[in-house]
Amino acid sequence: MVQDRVTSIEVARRAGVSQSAVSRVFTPGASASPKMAAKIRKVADALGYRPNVLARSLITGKSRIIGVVVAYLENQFYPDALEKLSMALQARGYHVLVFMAAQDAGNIDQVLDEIVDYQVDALVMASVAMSSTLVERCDAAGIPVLLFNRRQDDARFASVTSDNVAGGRKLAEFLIKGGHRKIAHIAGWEGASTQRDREQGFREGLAAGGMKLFSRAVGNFDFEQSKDAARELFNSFDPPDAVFVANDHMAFAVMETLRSELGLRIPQDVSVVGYDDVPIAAWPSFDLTTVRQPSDLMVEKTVVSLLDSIDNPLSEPRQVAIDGPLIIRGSARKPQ
Amino acid sequence: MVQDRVTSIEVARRAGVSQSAVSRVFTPGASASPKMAAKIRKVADALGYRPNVLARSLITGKSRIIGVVVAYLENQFYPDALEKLSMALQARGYHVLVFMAAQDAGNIDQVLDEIVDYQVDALVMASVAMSSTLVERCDAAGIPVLLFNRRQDDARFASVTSDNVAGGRKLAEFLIKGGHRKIAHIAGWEGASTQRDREQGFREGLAAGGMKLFSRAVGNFDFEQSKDAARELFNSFDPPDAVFVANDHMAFAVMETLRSELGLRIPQDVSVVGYDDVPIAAWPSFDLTTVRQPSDLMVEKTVVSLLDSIDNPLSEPRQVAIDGPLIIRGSARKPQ
DNA sequence: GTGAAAGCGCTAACAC
DNA sequence: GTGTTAGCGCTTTCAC
Repeated sequence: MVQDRVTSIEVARRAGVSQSAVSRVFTPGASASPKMAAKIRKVADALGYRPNVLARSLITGKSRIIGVVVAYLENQFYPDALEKLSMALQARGYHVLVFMAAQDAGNIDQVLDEIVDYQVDALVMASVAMSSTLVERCDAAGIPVLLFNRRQDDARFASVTSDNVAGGRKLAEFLIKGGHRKIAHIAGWEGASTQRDREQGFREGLAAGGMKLFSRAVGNFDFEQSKDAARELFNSFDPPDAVFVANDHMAFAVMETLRSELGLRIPQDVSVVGYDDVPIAAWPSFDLTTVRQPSDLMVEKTVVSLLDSIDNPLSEPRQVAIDGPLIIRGSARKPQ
Repeated sequence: MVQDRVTSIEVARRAGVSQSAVSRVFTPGASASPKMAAKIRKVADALGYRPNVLARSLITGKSRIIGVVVAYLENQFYPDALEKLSMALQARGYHVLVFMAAQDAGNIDQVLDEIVDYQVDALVMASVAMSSTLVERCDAAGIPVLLFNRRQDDARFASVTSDNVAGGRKLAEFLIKGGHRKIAHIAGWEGASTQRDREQGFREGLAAGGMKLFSRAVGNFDFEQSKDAARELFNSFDPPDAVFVANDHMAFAVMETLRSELGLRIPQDVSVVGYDDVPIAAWPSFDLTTVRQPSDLMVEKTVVSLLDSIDNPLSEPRQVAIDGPLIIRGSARKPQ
């Protein structure tokens, strides 16, 4: 049966009190006497009354909705982060409105329109880069923006990432100590700060050990393209003896291709390392040496930063980079 | 800089027209003269005006928000479905508000409160069972509910699933034809219709071939528990020669355990089949024979059913079950 | 086709 | 502490 939602006026009428009394009972921080509260709650429960968040938002100017723009849900890192973020916000009375951005990001402007329409209190951009147009618009609309797993040089943006430069360096050091001489890299999408930082750190690490990149291909964070990249690099008279793949998701594609198509053994013939430490990396079939992105911590920092920028609109955006440990497993030859 | 959002009143003032004129220009289906529309649009764009969806919702009673309750994001089937559902709804002017249900489902009642608060136009329950209390409450609140990948005997619920009974039967027939004599099952959570239907179909298929289940354990749709289930079943003097695992996600856990812990070869020593056909099932390391849940079709049916129940509140809820094909790969011995 | 006015359900001053 | 009142920004009659 379809029936109109019960309003505070109806509750007030039945309880013999004013409408504002009802409002106060359901407004956190407002005060009503215990007996008044009890009486109203009783009637409200009987009627199944719940305050209309939308009407409340109209007045307070706060929707308690956080917009989250995501794209690469295929990469397990993101659903995992989304789940954690959603639960953490839920615990604080916020909810997540999902905006899927097509991977090509062509529709991002339209998506932003929709976001503004919904009066979200803040915006999390996960796996998406920000154009300067978007900057202006969010700024103009007064919506705090936080980049998750991406970073922008523009100081107007808060961001939470792992320390990708340090992570890249750790991987290079580890591969060098493992005695590798021909170290390659399969890159993600080069427009992403995540990619640039990891590669920069990796190259720095190689340089510190007196080495440089042996070869390089691009996989664009995409599974199929990463397979192609693997073919390109390893169908060669002089293939690499180690490869750093820009994230675990791509690394799985590379490992599958190396083993099943090219007949290479990991790590006997070639070492593979990734980045993220998604759950699959620990599966025995992959046993992937990688750098962990501490998603629990990243989400926690995200939530704190988000709520701070909502409560305190003048606070400075902070760029947080969290150190992630090297997780040594069996996919890369270890130092003796 | 933080500034107030531009309102229709401000646009009207600057354009020298009434506020209702502005409203009409931005309300789909309302009529305004082309020149009036042009003038207003120009001013609105210059000011960055966008109508406030929340205020609109207050009047129309429609929020254009669909609540989605989801739990097992670890199983790739769900993020994939969520992505598709979100995109399909976005294309129709709706958006997804995510409610994470803790896996134990103890907090589902509180979650429902929050859902009602947000005046969602409809509710999709993915991977979550409905108690009869919840039934009443959604019904009373006039919120259409659709179960995704779950089914309830209660006719008040629309649902979209694959034909799990037929799928289970196909797997049984395939294993029998493959010459297996000792066929086991590792079950998911037994409270789920998905589990019950798959197992029922599977048992029917066995019976039709004159066989019955050789052994059985429970993995509750959980990765770790599924490993335990595999150990339980295969650490035996007389282990099964084939096992149907209730979904792909669990099947990967089982395959990993069988190969790396118990030293069994797949399919030479034991055949493994799953259910869902998530992308990982096609990876060479698993090459899993499974039944495909056609998520594109399931999402499409979901969207159609959802929008129908919103536009037409008196329409009868429908229970849709979509046939899914058997995807034959290499993880199970094939018929000669 | 356009403007004036009412009101969606609620919160937040403001008096008492 | 409680009731009264004035809006939040918008859509939708209703006259013209």
